[in-house]
Amino acid sequence: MKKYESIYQDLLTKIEEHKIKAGEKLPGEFELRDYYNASRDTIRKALSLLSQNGYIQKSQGKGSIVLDINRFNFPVSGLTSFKELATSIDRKIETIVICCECIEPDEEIKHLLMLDDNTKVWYIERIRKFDDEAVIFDTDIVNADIVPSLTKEIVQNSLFDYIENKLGLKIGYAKKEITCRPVTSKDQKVLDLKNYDMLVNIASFVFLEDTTLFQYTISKHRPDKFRFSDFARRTKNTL
Amino acid sequence: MKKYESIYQDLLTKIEEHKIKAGEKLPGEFELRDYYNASRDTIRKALSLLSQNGYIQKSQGKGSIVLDINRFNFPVSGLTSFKELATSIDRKIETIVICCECIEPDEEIKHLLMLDDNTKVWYIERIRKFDDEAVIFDTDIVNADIVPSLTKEIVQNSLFDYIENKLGLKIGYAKKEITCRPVTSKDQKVLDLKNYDMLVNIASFVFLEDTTLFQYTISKHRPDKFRFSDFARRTKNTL
DNA sequence: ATGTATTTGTACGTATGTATG
DNA sequence: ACATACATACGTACAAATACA
Repeated sequence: MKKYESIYQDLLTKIEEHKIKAGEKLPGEFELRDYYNASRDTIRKALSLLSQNGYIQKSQGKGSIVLDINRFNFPVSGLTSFKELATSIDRKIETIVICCECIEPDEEIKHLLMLDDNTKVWYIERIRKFDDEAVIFDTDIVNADIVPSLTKEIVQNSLFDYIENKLGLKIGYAKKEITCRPVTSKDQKVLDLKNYDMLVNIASFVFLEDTTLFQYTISKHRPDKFRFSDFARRTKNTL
Repeated sequence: MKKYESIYQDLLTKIEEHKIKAGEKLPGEFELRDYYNASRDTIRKALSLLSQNGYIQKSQGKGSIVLDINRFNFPVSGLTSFKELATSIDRKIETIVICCECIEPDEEIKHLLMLDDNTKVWYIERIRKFDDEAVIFDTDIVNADIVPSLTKEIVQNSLFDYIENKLGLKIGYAKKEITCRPVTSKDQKVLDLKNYDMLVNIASFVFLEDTTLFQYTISKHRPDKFRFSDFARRTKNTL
């Protein structure tokens, strides 16, 4: 592990175990440098990570203050897959794969994923059940040139895990858009909708580190089960 | 302006004016160092900002590639006020202040803002109109010990602007949560709701740089007018 | 109100590690 | 094996904001 990462981890553990309490000041950068036998630069990288992830607030001339993490439960933000998210919740969770097939894309998909004429795509539909209620409907379109083979078992488990750890591809970034949409007849068929007539619609384009677009996902959530938490700094300059 | 900021700005301008096109590589860090007469560290800070804000993708051993900004319209994410957001949209926009008064907080608010017994709060209700339709309903609760005086004119304009530029307070960060809620009779009274029976509910706690909580805001959006865009990196380590 | 010490921020330099092609 | 490019780590000096005597 990188040195600044291990220092980050160590400080994070101390914060999470309340060895350093919320509201208290961290030791200064020079003090930490001596404590960890590191350079100030390395310390600053560790503090920068803590700041970015909402664990501390730095301010010039004063020092770094530990923030209260538990005041609200924390970021589901960022680029996490359903599998990663699921482990952090203490509910009964189940994934049902409706379909997973390699097809010829229609014009709309071809345009969205910027595909040429002989590229196929994986078309994946999955239902997420929380406590035996079908509340999330995910549709993934994956470029089959980049992910050549998929099985029900793989998408049943975790698509991201397979892409990163089995195929060795590096996922770089994603652009997401959250909106609301009226339910369709398809939604009605696969989800337990109660009387809701709208769904929260999360559309994402996922890119590899080399900037190739390889996946488009639509995740539809029943409104009462949707929650998005975010931590935002006023100035993003946590350099 | 800081040197790394001016380099960031210069590169950003070149990207936005397509002097460097999407998909192209930026010059290497050493080349940029010579070009800008800076140190490599300074260049890396500038590139780091570009990366954080979704303008480039760095990758070790390869270089930095310019991303396509215009492919989808860009982050409304982060900590921006309505006023700041409004200027970036080309619609007719109007703010109507329903009320702005200094009151004794009830128990719930006292608890949310962690107030002691003799602290008052500003209670502000505002309606946002897009193209003459009332589609957003904002309620702000502001600690009156921190913001002692407010007027209709101030909140009509921009609350954040007043707090930062007139009072000289430094806003540090915010925690937000987006959920969906059924409409209330109050919502029905102040908004043009058509037939919608749900609203998108954005609750935020806003903190100063010294970590004091000073504002709680609920922003309710009519579902068809709600849109949240996000840019997320797989690994946030843009150090 | 002033100066001094403290703390974080910026800038520069150098060396070495790691991934890519 | 080699060159290239970014990543990590060490160091120094000074600037800017803050706290306090």
